[in-house]
Amino acid sequence: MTVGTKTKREKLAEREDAIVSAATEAFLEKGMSAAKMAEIAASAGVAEGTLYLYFKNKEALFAAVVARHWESLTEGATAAIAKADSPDDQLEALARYTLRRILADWKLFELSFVLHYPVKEDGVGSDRRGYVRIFDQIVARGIDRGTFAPEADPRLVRDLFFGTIEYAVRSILQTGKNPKLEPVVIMLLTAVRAVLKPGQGQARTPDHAERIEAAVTRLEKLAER
Amino acid sequence: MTVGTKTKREKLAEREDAIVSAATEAFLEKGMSAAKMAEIAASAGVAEGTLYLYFKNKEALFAAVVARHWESLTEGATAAIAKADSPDDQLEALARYTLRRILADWKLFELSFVLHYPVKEDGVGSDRRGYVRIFDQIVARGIDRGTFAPEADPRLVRDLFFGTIEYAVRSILQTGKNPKLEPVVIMLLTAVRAVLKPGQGQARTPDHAERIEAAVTRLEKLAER
DNA sequence: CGCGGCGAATGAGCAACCCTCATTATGACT
DNA sequence: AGTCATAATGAGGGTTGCTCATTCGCCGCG
Repeated sequence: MTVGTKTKREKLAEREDAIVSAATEAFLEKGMSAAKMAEIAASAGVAEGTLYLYFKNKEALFAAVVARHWESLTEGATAAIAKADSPDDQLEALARYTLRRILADWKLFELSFVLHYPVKEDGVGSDRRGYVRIFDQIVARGIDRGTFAPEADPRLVRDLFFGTIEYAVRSILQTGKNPKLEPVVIMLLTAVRAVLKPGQGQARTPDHAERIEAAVTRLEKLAER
Repeated sequence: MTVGTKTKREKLAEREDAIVSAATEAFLEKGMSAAKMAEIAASAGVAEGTLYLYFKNKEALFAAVVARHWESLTEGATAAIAKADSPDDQLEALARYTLRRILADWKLFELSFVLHYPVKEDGVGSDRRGYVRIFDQIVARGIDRGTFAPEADPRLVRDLFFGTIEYAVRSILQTGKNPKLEPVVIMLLTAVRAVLKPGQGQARTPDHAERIEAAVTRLEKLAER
């Protein structure tokens, strides 16, 4: 095999890539159910049956499209936070990047929920794994450094972080206005810091009312049984 | 028309209800694409063609299922916050209710995103409208009363609120553990308050009396039963 | 009581589409 | 050139959403 010639492996990979690309386009334009396998095949320059050599069925092809998107997202985010140094700055960079990126590729992002059927560990949702890990690492580092409170549960804060971003993007797209990301970033960071740094800045001296309420809540639970 | 006899209108409404109920069951069990119109028809006790007299197509039927779910959610939330008095407590009640309810009906909730295709004002997403309005009203009242800072943008905080809840539920379901809602509520309220009461530190003193009174009132109500 | 009229309901049939599989093409290695 | 394993093909099968000509059920009127 000479240089310039494609090996068998490369050819197969190339083909798979062409299929996924064609599928991405089709799914973006028409959505999961309206996109036709015949069209995708034609657009990728292969026969319909060939699709099924690379992907078990339409759903698997769809999953591949979504997976590729998440990989790209994870890659970009890793690069985006590399410039920042402190966990605080990294969090901000991640917020900004995620917001911008999800806004840009919203349709693709939304598609990734269509599959979402079985809430399984290794299901489609596992595509996010890599992305979410970035956040977890930042928080872990912050706790190590003493920037964040060690009693903070990273998984909870993670939900705050990504949930807010997704919903904010949805809102932005619905109002249709020119997107204003900065207010979202500011609010998000305010919220995240309030949770990650309790007792700081907000100087939360033990709050009498909170403690009494908590006591009452305990009583209420007791009474319910 | 006598009592006990069904009028024509009532019969039609009843039939529509039966169809939607059958459809809900089918969609829950099998998902949007795997659920078959023939099954739904049989389960509802009508012919297949009849479905199309009530709903234009499968998607419209699906949308009706989702809409009904959101109506029920909105109803329940309205009742849940009615007991609370201060905006702070209402927010807490809404958080707790939403969390519990979405957790309970997660499949149905998730289904409501399958449709989500066109990000339109009047699309399927408009089902949430009523629900979201509840939140907005609470915040508006809080701003009126001076409990919340007037410069807060309710729409942003809304995304924080519901986004966090949805993602938290997703996490809870993925870990599969016994659901611990309380930590989520606490974090959520911490975050929301940090945003709604900027720079307020612990100067929440004026609130203490009110909150203690409310807590005691709850106990009193409890004791009455 | 019979009858005509009208909206509601039916279900066989059509068209669309995913997927299979028997057949053919490809190209690496003797 | 011949052989063989692997990749690719696309016509056909089976399923399913949806339509439409037909039938049903109810009501008022003569």
